[in-house]
Amino acid sequence: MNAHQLKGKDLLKIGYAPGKAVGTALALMETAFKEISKEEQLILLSKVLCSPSKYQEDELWAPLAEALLPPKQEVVTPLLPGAKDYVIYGAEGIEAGALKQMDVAMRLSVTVGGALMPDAHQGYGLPIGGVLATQNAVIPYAVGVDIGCRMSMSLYAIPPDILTTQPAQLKKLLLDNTRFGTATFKNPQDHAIMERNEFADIAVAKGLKDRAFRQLGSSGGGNHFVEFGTVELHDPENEFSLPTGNYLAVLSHSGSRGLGASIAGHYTKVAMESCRLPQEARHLAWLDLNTEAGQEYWLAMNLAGDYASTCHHQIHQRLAAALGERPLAVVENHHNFAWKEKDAAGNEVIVHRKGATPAGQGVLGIIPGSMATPGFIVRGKGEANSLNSASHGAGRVMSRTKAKQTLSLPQVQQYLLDAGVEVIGSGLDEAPMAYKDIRQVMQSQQDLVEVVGTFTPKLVRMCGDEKYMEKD
DNA sequence: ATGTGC
Repeated sequence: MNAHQLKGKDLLKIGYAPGKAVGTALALMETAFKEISKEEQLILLSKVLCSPSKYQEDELWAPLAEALLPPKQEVVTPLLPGAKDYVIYGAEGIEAGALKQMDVAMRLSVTVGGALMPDAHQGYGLPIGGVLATQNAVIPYAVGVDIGCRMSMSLYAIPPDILTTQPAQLKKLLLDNTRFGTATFKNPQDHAIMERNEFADIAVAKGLKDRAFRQLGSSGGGNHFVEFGTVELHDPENEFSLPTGNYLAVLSHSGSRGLGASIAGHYTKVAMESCRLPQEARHLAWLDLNTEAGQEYWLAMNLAGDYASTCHHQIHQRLAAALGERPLAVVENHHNFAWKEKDAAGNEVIVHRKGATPAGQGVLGIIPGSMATPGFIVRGKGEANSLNSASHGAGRVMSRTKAKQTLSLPQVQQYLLDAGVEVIGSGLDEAPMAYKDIRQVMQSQQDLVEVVGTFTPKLVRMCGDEKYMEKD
């Protein structure tokens, strides 16, 4: 327009390289800095040229900064042409989508082994019920969104007929001492977990600490539950040194609440930015354990796991106090986690279990059925083909959506009545009919675990609509 | 799974 108009040539003089940045800079000056002098414009532009990374987050300057910075590495790490071998337990009951996802996971360059449990179904990245061993890499989505999600069971010396003689009292205990959905305890019980260094040392965890404290001891939603039932101990050689017979039991299933979910979300994003994979594998992006991000995730994952465990301990402590008893025995296990373990050759591998129960030789775990079917205290057999794992439940036979569409409330209520189970909260999507037959699932994993005791649920609490419940 | 949403 006039002699004072900034030209591309002026930019080349101050060191701009011919290319996209020049055009971006000129357009920016034209739209946002029209009124200042050419000299002033050049001063601004040379500042951005000197340190573009400083302007990456700036709303106005970001496009220019991006154009000046070296192009992001978009190198895609290819998948192996064929999937490594893995054993599928209960293959006849596993949906195609889960198998397909497992096949993709078995083609990652970092994968050294895997197995699919009989309750497997499609998830994000690795299927639920998938076990994956990698070399020096951790995959946030192979751990799962609910990091450290776990089972915990307490056995009591109380005669289990209390379930039929005092159902109202037990129901009150559950309502008073557990919190579901968005409800939390008005005065959360403080715990040493909140003093962990990770909350101070890891930037992401720091921002999650306050909410984590508010949610301490709560159960969340989805398939999480706290329930009373009966355990029949079958094995006279049980690890609890208890006589065989029937015991009152409390069983809880929940995870790391918003803490783990946010950690999972954050590090998955970090992984997907640094580890580009073909479209069908993108959610399996990993973090190298030798990198800062990898080590940070490992620490954050362990924090979330310990937090999940603390929540269970508080749930069980509250109920124990309300019952006025101390438990005779406690069994507990994570099923969404990654561990450093040794493979058959003695090499250290990272074993991801996403909805799979650790089942090393002699390791105790809990595999529940559904709200109205039996669950099992199991002892691992240490089967190498399953990577020392077993299922974490019965697995769905119906998606949540399908369950809500096809099941009716009276139908589910009748089923529960017949089973002698009372349920507080929950929705049709958690109905027993939405789950596989747990007996069949247990049959498929006879090589993986042996049954120590059988749990029969009686009074179940799950997430309903208890936003109104805030009392302590 | 999730302050159930960029």
